[in-house]
Amino acid sequence: MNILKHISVDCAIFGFEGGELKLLLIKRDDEYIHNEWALPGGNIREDEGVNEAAQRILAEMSGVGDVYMDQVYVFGDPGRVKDRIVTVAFYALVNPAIYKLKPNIPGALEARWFELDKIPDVALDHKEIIETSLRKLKRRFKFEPVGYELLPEKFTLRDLQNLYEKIYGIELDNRNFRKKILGARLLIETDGQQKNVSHRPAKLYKFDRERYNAYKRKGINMDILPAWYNDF
Amino acid sequence: MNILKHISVDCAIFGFEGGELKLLLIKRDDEYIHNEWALPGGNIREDEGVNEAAQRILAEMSGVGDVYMDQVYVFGDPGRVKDRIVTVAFYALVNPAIYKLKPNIPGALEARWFELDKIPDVALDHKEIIETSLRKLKRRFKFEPVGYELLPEKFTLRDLQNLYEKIYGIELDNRNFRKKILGARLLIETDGQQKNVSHRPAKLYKFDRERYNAYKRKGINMDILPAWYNDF
DNA sequence: TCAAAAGTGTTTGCAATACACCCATGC
DNA sequence: GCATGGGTGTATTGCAAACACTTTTGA
Repeated sequence: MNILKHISVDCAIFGFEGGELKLLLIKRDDEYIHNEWALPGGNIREDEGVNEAAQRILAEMSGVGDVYMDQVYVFGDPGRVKDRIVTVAFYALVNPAIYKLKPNIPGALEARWFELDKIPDVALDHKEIIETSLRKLKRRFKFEPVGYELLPEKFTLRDLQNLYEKIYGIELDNRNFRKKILGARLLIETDGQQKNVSHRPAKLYKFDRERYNAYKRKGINMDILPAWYNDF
Repeated sequence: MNILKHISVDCAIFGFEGGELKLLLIKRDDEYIHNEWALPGGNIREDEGVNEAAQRILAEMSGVGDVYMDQVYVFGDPGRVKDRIVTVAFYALVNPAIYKLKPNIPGALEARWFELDKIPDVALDHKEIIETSLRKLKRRFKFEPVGYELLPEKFTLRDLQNLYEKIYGIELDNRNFRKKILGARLLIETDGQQKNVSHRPAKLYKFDRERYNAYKRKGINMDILPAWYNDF
């Protein structure tokens, strides 16, 4: 199957593991990138959509599909790559515990999760793509509760709070945080508990996807519009 | 100069005129569209960036460049057009009074501003592109004061309120609206007044672009994050 | 019994909302 | 003088923010 010349997709894949927000990078060695860390990416086939191409590429590396992905931006200046290539950037949210890296990815020497403040130099304009993706991720989290994409099925409120704190690099008041999260009624209390912790074990929660879907379009209170206006 | 095969740009151009929010459509007759209303669009040249291509195409129709434009989304499913073409959609905000339509645009039989609730059937998947663009426009206005792109240099507070009301299709309380707008200190009172109105003439204001640029990254109050967090 | 994190309520202040009347002008 | 939209102020209320102690468990 032919590919579309002059277009590619690149994916900023975020994961949350060990209390840290991480980004997946690949050490690539191909026509454009020589033994450098870079975002996973690739070409679009003639018979697949742009979004599907991104899903496929992610699946080829992690072995799993149906992942939360979102378009970030199109980078298309001439000169961004040796040949003239316009790339559509995506970001994806995955739980690294589930989405294990595949070994022996063709064209990739190595794959690794990097903590956000330890990202090495990357190829081409991928630094800019990463920064733009992170900005978009922050915005997303500001306006929509997507945290569960990054967490295991069951998690504690502290896990969720840590996630927010890592994404924004700030500390949150845990009373207010719990009030808001529980007040949104997006979590379902399970009968599980933390195990093997040397302190009071936390309750485990899971996301209420149904209620989440209802919330999806809610939007947030703004200066100009009345808060009840949610038609987005 | 060669063009990039398999990629195009399409522009949803919004204007505000006569108290109505309008969209510019072109009656196109070319390889893909036969005598149908459609968004202005075209190919990307090898030596120009994607964003520049969008600016150029807009300039070719209106004769004016340096317009507020923003990427909306990439539409790239196979089958959206006869051949395999991925299109990058943009929206632009222009003041129709300034950006006059050019006659005799190559490949375009006619160009016209349509009120949003009177948009005719459009070619290909342009209906979807228009809807997505409008959604993005609404979001933009919710979080950033870009109204002045659509208004003349000097305007009344009522003009601005009308603009918001048209975009969202709701009515706003004028006392609260004025309080917020003036409170944001984004407007500079000029010494001009409305003329020839058979009622108390309104003061004319202009935007304070400098202060606006400072506000640009402010972001809005959110549920999870403290309101003072603005690092976007 | 100590360490460590989980869990919990109240007060305060600000900002969004709702609401109604006088003002300036043209005709 | 009247019709028309411009322009203004206040009271209420709900929510975000700040804040500290008790509870539960493992070691």
